[in-house]
Amino acid sequence: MVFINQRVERRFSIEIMDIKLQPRAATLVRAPAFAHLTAKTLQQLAATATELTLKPGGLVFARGAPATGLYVIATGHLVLSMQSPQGAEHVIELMQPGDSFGEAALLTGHAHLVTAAAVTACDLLRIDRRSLINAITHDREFALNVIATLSEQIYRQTGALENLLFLRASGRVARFIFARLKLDDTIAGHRVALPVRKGLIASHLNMTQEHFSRTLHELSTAGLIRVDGVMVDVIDIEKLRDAAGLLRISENAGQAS
Amino acid sequence: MVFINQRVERRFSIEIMDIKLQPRAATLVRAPAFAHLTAKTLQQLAATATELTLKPGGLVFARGAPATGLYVIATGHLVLSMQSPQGAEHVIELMQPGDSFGEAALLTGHAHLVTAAAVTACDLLRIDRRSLINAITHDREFALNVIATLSEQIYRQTGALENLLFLRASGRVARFIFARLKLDDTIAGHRVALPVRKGLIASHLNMTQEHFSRTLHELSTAGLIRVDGVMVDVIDIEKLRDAAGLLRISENAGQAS
DNA sequence: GATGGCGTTTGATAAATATCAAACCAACTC
DNA sequence: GAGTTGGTTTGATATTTATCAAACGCCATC
Repeated sequence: MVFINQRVERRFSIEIMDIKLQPRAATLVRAPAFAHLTAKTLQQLAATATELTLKPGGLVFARGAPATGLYVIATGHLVLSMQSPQGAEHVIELMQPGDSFGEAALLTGHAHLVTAAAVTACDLLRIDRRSLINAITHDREFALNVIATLSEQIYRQTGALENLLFLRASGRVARFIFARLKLDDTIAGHRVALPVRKGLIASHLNMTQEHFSRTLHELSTAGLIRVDGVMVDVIDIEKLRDAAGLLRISENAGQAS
Repeated sequence: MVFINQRVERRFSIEIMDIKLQPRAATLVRAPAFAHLTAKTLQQLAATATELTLKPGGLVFARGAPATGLYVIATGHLVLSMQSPQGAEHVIELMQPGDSFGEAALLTGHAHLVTAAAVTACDLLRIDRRSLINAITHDREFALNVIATLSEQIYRQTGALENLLFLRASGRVARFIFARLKLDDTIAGHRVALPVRKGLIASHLNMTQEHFSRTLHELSTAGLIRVDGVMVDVIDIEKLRDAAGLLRISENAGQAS
């Protein structure tokens, strides 16, 4: 946890300069949907945006709630999750600063399918429907931008499906670590910090917390990684890539217990 | 198979009148993305569209191919699928007349993630990138329309995730049948025709053909449905809804074998 | 009417994953 | 420092699903 906070702190401070200039706009440009906007559109959107601060566990919206806005994360971690009637909770997405969410429900006018909740303390920006539609209809470039972002989201979502469909637990875990590797190059070497508590990650990877724990252990004894609390060191990146690719690590490595 | 063909035939003949007037435009309006367009935009798009005829098994595009167009199905069934390096094939989506596909890759400029192949003989309409972008930039209404359609797709895709995450095999099968029920009300009562061969459906529901077969049998002996070849009669729609909801039918019904 | 191919079903078995229960551990509180 | 709490690990076991192999059935073709 200590490490995570350090990392967030550092990132944040880097951008302090921008934030000083135009705090909200600076948050917006970090989101792909708003990345390449003209200064004018950006300022307009930033002006109509409202700020939102959440405590850990705080709710942005719950499943079934009518969609009223689009959210961009300034700081903190959130999860989008669904829960079954039995109460089982599944994390659909882990979200970081710069990520945006709520677009799909907002633009279709449907109720939210997922629940958005803060894991850590969060600062969000909220853009309401009218401002968004207004920007879309008045800025041709922005419209294309939104279309690109939505398409990108579909594309990524389809890619994510691949994980669930083709990979078994060890592969999903390997791929998760691998994906983090690229993001986390701020930390020297091949060291990755798990962004939230393991139970949530397990849920995101569609397995139980126990199974996640065992799989992590399995990857350790196979020599691919070393785990120490929330820190994961990648020992053999090639093997990890293979495992993430599609190789069954059980074929060439000792099993747990 | 006989029944499916009859059904397609019938649908088709109903629309013969429109098709006589503006064959391509008539195909387009059946796709949600183009549903509420002005006649002008519609005609322009239809004019630039090219027609495509496929034999069963024919390929529209393969995974990895650069995206060059958006496709709308006039007649026939297609599947979007992915295959793992091991050769295992997973059906991502079963597609019918009126469905469109290829948007996401086209609009992001990425290579296709999925392979699109005809299951039956198919007629498609293809709209190239330039025409599409052109229509988007020149018709504000159309841009909003595309945004809505993409959002809708994200929304549906998220909903589909729910199936994979929360439901076990019997639930997924039940839900599949249930979903078909609404579409197939052309056939009297609660009778549903499986749209393609069972192996493909099994793959779409992320299970083996064998398991699908057993699950169908299980639902039969539990009195929820009756299966006869490609026809499925829903006997107890309430129980089916429960099973599709989240109930484990193994709790209150005899097991197979 | 036999032959062959494809899709489907059935059976036996193995593998992957979940569940339940308990121990563990580190951080925090009193 | 003892106790508590929430998250994690470990172990034993059950359930779900896949795999492999064979039989089956339906059509189409010869």
